[in-house]
Amino acid sequence: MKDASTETNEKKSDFPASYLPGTVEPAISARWESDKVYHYDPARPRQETFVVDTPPPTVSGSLHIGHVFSYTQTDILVRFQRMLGKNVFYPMGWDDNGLPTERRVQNLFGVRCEPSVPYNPDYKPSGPKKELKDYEHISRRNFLELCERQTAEDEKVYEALWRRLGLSIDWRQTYSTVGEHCRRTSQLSFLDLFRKGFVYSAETPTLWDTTFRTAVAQAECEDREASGFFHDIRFAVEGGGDFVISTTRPELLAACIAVVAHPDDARYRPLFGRKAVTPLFKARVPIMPSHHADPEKGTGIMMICTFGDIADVQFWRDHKLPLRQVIGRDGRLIPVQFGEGHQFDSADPAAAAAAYGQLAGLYAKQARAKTVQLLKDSGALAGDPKPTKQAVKYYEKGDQPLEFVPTRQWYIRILENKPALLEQGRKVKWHPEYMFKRYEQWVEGLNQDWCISRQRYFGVPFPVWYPLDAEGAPDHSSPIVPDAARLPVDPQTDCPPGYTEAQRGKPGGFTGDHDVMDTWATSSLTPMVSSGWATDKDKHARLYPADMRPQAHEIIRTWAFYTITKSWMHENSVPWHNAAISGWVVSPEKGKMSKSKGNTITPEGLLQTYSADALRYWSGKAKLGQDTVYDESVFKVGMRLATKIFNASKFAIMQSRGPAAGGAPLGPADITEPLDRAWVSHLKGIVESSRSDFANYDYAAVLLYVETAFWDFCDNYLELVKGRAYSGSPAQARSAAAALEWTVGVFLRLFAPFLPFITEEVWSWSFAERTGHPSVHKAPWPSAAEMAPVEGDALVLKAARAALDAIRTKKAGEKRSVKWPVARLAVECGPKQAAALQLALDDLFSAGCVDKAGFSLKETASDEAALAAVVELGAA
RNA sequence: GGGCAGUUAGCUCAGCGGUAGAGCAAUCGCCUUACACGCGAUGGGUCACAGGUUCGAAUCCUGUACUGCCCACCA
Repeated sequence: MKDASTETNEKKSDFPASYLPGTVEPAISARWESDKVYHYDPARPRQETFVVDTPPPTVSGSLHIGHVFSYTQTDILVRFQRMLGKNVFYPMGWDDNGLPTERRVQNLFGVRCEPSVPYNPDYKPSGPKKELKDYEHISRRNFLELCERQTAEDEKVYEALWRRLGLSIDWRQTYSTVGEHCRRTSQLSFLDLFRKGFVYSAETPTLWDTTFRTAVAQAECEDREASGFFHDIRFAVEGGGDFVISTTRPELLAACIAVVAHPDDARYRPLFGRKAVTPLFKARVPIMPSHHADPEKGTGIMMICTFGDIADVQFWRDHKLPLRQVIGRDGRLIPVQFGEGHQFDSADPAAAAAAYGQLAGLYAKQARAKTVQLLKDSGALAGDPKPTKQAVKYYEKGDQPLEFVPTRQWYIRILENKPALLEQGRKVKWHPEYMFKRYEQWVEGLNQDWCISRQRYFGVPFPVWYPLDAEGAPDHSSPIVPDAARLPVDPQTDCPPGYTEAQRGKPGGFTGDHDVMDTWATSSLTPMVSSGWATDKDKHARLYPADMRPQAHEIIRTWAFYTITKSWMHENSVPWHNAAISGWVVSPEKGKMSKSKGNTITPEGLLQTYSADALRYWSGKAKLGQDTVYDESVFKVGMRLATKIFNASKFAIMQSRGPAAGGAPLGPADITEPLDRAWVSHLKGIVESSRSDFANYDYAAVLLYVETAFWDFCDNYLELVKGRAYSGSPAQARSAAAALEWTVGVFLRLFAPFLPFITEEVWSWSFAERTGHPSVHKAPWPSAAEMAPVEGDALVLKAARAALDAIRTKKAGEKRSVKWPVARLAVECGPKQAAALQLALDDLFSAGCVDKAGFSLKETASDEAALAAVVELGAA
């Protein structure tokens, strides 16, 4: 390595002698901040603006490598837009709403929220607990305070990481999904939908998580494979006869309201219209035809219960059958009464009550075993249980199966608006295009309206109160809503219009809605949150709809869909024009990396080891939508690229300042040598395609060929002209120096979106002053027009390279150094190639250490054949 | 069961109608006045399989098999 003192003796040597990843970043970050490089300028018009609807990451722990991956891809696209001259609006939100935060706070501080506990202003959490029974029960307000405190802490850590990664966010534009602004926006959204009739409340069976004791939406469910048993149960037929039903959920026997078989099923057709009698409970239930009964499954006849699945709900609703709910909100069987005057019919109420008495209070799973036992004892079990695999619905964050429990919830009308929502989705440009299919299929498959209420605490409350009647019962049919001007409100502490606080909970008074909104009810408003829809009409007009929504594909059904829904309902508009869907990071074993699998990687250490640019390089190599294998060897390649940019740029800039330049600034007019012109015109082609590919969101293609071109530049063109730059004639040296300088200026800009740190560092050595653009990130994207006057013949470069390759191959074969002299070089090629080669001979001789006297050139008749060369090495 | 992607060198991927490509890894060399955190060279593939269209297919069409993901009212 070169002695550092040599460097310091160089005139104007204001750049470091060597590149150490990680050393330049802090200073560059600080400069970006102080120079306001990423600030949005509200004074500029909408058409010059590029608005990003950034995904607010869930603040519940730590960011992982998947976040780095997808947020970097967004940043790459954003940086390109900024260099096109766009006024970029790139905010950051924090999703600190909802269950993940609640769970984190519960575990971290060993607390549970208990709304009946009074507020303690001096409360100090005592820390995590081992046993569930040791958890402290604290008031709602204390709990919310802990949530806020914790999320504020986490947000600081997240921001620091984003800055370190070099995300070009305008840090003045941040929001938190439980902050006042989001609460106001969410509540205003609710009021608007309420007024337009898009939202309604209903007491109806809804997907219910018995652990969290809250309603959940269809989008938050997932199927999990579970093993269960088919139990064959004998039902009697009223007036004689019997049949056997196969069920996996015998504990719902008491909830049976009908049995159904396929209308064409000859076995059961004679029974339609008659009544079956359930074992144990002796309920008389209708035997009905239904197309959804599959003659091939089980015995071909099945129970309809309230409620085993969504089909039961449908059937119950369509046929207006009685409600026999047995599963309670906590997942246990609730007490019920049988016989005359009750929903639970029975031919023998005393026996039914005796049987059910052994089940009430048990959890569904326990009740299942007990029911089977009772059936066995009573002789109604026909044969042994048969094992089976089944798909069971779970809340994605839960660990108990979901049940359908009738409760009062708020819903948004999705089902009747499917056609409009599909149409809205079509108006968005999806990247990659096939991701629209996901959206389309999800919308088409929806079978429930969107349930937006949750029986939780840390979330946005519904701005709703209900009048209480003379008995103190709430009148849900006449909800009271506040003026928009009053928002945000908390119906637990604020008073509805026309009432006084003294009337809270009193007959003839009022009560506040206890529920909070689903996280997605707020998240679906992100483009409106950051545009100021609820607070600033002018700003909203300038920032809405957004230009780009970056997100992952698994939340197309939630975040993308809900956002499109709300934008349509509120503004009759799409929320954004482009959806950029990033892929996942998968482990080398091809599994998804996730916390639950314990194979997540935290980015801090990687940033330390490889540098931000290296991680960004890896992210930029992957196309949108494409899952990517976690592979540290790619980080190393990225790091090498950054180092190479440093070194090659150093060389080029030294030439542009050295004797070759002759002390005057270099420009296109100085590029006179045919080889230099050939290189410049080659690079112009790359510059042109980069613009269109990037505009098409295909940044990965750009990185691929820019990187290839750059290594080609270093290894071939630069090697060819190096000698001339050092010791050519003044005009020839000047031509090389001008081409080198321009090339580096172009590469720095082409790489800037991917490797913002190293490019900014190198830019600052010379180009910042030369171009009048202090930051490379606000310099204009390179254009062919910059170099319009420079035209060249690509064949010059190609011929010189071919000859040089032959020399290199020869030397490597002879195990000689690159500097080994070539005594004889006999080239044979067509006339055009020969003419081209003639124009770069001096460069070739210099780079290959060829003895001029030993060179011969023989022209063949046609240019079809490739250039051939015979090389003979000299003596040392 | 429906849908969407994918299957190209040991690994990660590009190419998407005209003679099989890159990086990494492997092997052999080279201290060369930007860089040894470097440079040069070499080996390595019936482009999953089967049909079809075409003068010509990794590339287009049809089917099959795997892989991954998304979805689904399997009682």
